[in-house]
Amino acid sequence: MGTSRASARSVVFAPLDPHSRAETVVRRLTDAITFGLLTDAEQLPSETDLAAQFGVSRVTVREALVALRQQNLVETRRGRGGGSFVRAPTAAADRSLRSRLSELSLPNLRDTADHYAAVAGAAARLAAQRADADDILRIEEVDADVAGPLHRMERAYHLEVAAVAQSARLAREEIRFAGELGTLLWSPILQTADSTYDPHAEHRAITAAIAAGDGDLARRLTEEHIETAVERLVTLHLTLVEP
Amino acid sequence: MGTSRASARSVVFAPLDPHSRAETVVRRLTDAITFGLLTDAEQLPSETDLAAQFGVSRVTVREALVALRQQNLVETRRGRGGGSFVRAPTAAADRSLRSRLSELSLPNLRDTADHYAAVAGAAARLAAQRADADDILRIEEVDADVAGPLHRMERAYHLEVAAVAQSARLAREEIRFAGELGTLLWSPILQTADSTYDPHAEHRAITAAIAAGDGDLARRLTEEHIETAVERLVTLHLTLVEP
DNA sequence: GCGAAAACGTATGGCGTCAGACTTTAAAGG
DNA sequence: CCTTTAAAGTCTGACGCCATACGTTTTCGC
Repeated sequence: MGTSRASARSVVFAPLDPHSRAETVVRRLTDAITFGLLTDAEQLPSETDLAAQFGVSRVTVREALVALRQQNLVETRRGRGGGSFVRAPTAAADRSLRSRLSELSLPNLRDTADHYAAVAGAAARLAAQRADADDILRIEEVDADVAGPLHRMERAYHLEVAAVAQSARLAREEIRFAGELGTLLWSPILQTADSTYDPHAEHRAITAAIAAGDGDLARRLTEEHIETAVERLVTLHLTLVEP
Repeated sequence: MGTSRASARSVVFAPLDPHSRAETVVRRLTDAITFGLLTDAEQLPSETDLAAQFGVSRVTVREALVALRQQNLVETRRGRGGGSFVRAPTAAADRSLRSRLSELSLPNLRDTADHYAAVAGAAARLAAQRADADDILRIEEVDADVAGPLHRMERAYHLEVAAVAQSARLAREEIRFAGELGTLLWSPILQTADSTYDPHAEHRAITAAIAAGDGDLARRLTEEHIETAVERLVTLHLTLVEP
């Protein structure tokens, strides 16, 4: 029993998140830009709006924008009609993703992924129990969206499922994971590595299970879906750390 | 697609964690004490050690300890051999259980329970995949422990499973739930209502599934275990609100 | 043109958090 | 009994983050 007490203790006294709020905002925006969610030349919300949405002060938002300007990810113009505009050099984005990935420890990556799979799987299971016809249509619509890049659809799909599950807590968790890991997990730099990657087929299977009310199947498929994505990430991580 | 874009954006620009570092430390320690992980009269690490382990300054730890003293959760002595000692007010806590329960809304209770079942179930499944013989022995030991009150054993059992799953994040979630709901969920006031309540039998079944490496079964049993506990809570809630 | 409006830019005072040095208390050990 | 020692308690200067102003730049609408 001594060991279990020790490990339980190490959980209680584990270090707090060491990132400052400004750093977190930088990461969120960098994620959104490199993810392609904010596209080239697009205008960000005003500093005041960003501050309100992030729940931080304008000073902190400005500090984050300074960092983004230094990394050439945004350009800022003054005056009426001014603001910060995305300048997405895809090469730099790719570089930033790779550096973030190599900074993550492998155990940490797997732990986060386990947690993510637990939440996404539970959301899929609940969605199967609670979805009505309209919900199914909305989910299919998101998956069928071919307007944007593939990885954007990936994240939107999982968010939609979480919304259908009607669990405020699980939805909140999904949102947290999307910020923490989603950018890496569904990143385009992974998709070249494996030609068998077919998210639409996997999503259709999950959606079908949800529509059929088969919660256990929907969960299993979702977990496998995430697991294979994690394996791709781990492979890339290994090639980065030990080339 | 408008909807999916909107929800994706809301993820990027979602509010940051609003808690101060001191508040987070207070929550961690409160959870650990109400969980029973830090038992009555037990000594916490020194302020310096706590600061190092949490990765915060001593000032912040001290601020957290002030809050804990005000809530009568710890008592602090000065000088050599001094420090902060747990003061678990078990009697007072039990008296307030019913009022806490009737203040909880039913949807909120079910939502929290869904989340809890997702986490505990995932932990059981991972434990089945990762446990070795020693781990099984440790889990059995916890369940066999008849020294303390039943609800402490319950919480210790599920935490032990999470520890065996080797997931720091899931274990931390378990502790959070135990603080939030565990006191109610495994409370002795529920056990008189239903004579068929036999946690040891249910635990033995879960442990056997983990030992057999049957993750899906371990998860299903864990989910049912929690679900039945929740049903007892809901029943009691109804009798309290509409007697 | 020219004022109003909308954005970024700048400044101030206050609070939370930090590292570090120092003081006080009280037990342990010679 | 008295020194040592380990702990809580106190103080200081610096930095991050906050709200709230006020200033500056640019464009829009009249």
